Amino acid sequence: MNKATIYNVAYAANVSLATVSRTLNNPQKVKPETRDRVLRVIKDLGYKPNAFAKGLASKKSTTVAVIVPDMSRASVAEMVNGIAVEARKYSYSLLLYVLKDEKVEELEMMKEIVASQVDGMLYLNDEINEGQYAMLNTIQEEYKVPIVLANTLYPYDNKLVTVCIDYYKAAYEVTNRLINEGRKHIYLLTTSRKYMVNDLKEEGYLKAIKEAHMSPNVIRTSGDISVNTIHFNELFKDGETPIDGVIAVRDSIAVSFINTMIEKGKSIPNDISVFGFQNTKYASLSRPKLSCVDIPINDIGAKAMALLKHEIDGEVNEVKFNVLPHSIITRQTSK
Amino acid sequence: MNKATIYNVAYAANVSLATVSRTLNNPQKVKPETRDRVLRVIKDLGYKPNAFAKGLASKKSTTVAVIVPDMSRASVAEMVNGIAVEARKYSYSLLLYVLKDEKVEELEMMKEIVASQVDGMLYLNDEINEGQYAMLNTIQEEYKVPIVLANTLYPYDNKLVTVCIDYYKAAYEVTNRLINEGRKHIYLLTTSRKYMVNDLKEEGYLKAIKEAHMSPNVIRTSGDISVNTIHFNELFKDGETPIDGVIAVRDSIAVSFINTMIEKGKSIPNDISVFGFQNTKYASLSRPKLSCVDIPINDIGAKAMALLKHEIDGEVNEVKFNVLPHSIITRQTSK
DNA sequence: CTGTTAGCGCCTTCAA
DNA sequence: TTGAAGGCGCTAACAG
Repeated sequence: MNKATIYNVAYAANVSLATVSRTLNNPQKVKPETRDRVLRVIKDLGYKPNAFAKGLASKKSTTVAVIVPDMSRASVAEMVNGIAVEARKYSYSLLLYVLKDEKVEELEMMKEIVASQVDGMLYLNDEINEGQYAMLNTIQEEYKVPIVLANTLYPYDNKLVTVCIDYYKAAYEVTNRLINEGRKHIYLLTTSRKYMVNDLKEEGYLKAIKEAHMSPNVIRTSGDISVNTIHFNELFKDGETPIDGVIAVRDSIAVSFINTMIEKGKSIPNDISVFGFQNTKYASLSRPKLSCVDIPINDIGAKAMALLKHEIDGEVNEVKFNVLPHSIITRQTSK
Repeated sequence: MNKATIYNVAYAANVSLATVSRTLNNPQKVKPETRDRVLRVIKDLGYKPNAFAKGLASKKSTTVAVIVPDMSRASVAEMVNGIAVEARKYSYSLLLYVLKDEKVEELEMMKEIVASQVDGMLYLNDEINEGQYAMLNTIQEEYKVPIVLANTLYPYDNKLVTVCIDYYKAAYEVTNRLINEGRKHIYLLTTSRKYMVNDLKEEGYLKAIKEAHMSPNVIRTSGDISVNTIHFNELFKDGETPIDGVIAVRDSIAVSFINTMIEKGKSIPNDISVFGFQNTKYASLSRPKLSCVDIPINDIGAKAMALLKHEIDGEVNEVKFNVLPHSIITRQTSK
């Protein structure tokens, strides 16, 4: 039975409930002997403080909300892993909210989350527009609950603490890799749905292309494999379209493209050099193995959680934009 | 500000706080007129009940714990999606616990979870041994908190409600597919680490093999791509080992195997017919596309959540073992 | 160093 | 149909 309350412990240890509370929350304020005695009783009775009572009295929950668009995206899941490990360090619990298939207004949902008394929020979402950003900021100001954005960003403002990598730079670099390989017809495969991070990748790509006096080729397609496969098949139907370099905004899109082209008789990377973005398991499982930009997605999650903890503790993070280092991994789809 | 409490609402609506509480929890016990008035005030003030106070007073949290081994496994993430969508239907929140890299004893952790006052627990783990099963059962009995196992099972007892598919049967069926294709040297690629579900797959495989008077070939390898690739390379080094059929307990292992063999010059499915297990994105992204057993992983999550809700509501689920239907998907790696 | 005493915000009888 | 009152289990001053 979990019936053991602080009163039972107090009684059995022959102290007041205040002392029990202290040995748990401010041990240094309790005489070692009594502390040990109380601790023994706590163990004997298997006492665990009731989280509700504790939260109600202290106005703190040691719980943070993790808001994700869709758990089944590899990058999201991996980030959650990072968050979980870091959260454990501070004994924080995670309240998970999956936006997928959600019809409730996001603002309403955020308010609900606030009412659940979380100490802070982690917002993991590739896309964030002006309205959402403003909404999140309002929530943060109004309810005094710190919010940290992980692997997403809104480049036009910097009120919310953000952790991500420099997508613009990464795309710029990887495009230059292809240019330096001697590729002349470099394509960017991006999503038709708008994502801020993908827009940044596009800008980086365009910059490198422009600097090389080449002409840009941006293809917007679906993240759904079956859909984009059809799309690629149509676009490169004749096999005559000049194309010798590709950067995809996601590994899965890159792999899907590779499969399509190889089936059309192209050789990778001889005919076409391909780079993905993220370094997911898809990259290692493709044949040939995918070269890609490696994003420290686990670390992004951990860092975001660490910064949130910082804010919760009342220490302001002066630096709002936290950029983690990326790297480019050369495997078998590039030279 | 989220300062609006039930008192503010009561005052503004000119009723007692009891009435406010009722219009929220037992609307039918309140006269329509007052109810509407209260509701309007609630909306005006943006009042949301404090979850702690509510939980403390009612001893219910409308929160369930979701315990996962590792978020980055595609099947786990997908199941969580299913759980989340179903949970929303009942307005339940999810408290997420990731066991990965956890050094705390599991029993201690479970007790902590209980102390967090969840109404129930969802345990998603491929592996569960006798000790764990007994532990979970103890927790359930001792603390009266219902537990449901999702996509895992302990076949020697049936005290805990369980949702999964019939792995034994699925493996049996898929092995027979290969036998009917005329394959003579059929291998099972399974994990070296012990998983109950994989043991069942192995049994199903062995049964079919025995019935066909063939000799079994079970290879135990790592789930890690780089490791099992090396392993496969060694095992089939000469390319002479007779092998013309393969069943892998995970899609990723199947894809890794396919890549290795194709690089050795084998033709899939002409030389070797391959089946995976799960139907993850890996299956669609492999070349050729992987044939596999489709497991309704999303549904398993949803069903588990639904059953848990049932138990929380005090209704006993008479059927402890809930088997969801699987199917076999023929793509390009089999005939 | 320890005990006493108010609450925290809400639910739930019990009366009215 | 509504209100009054007593907790739920714990924290945090304030005394002692």
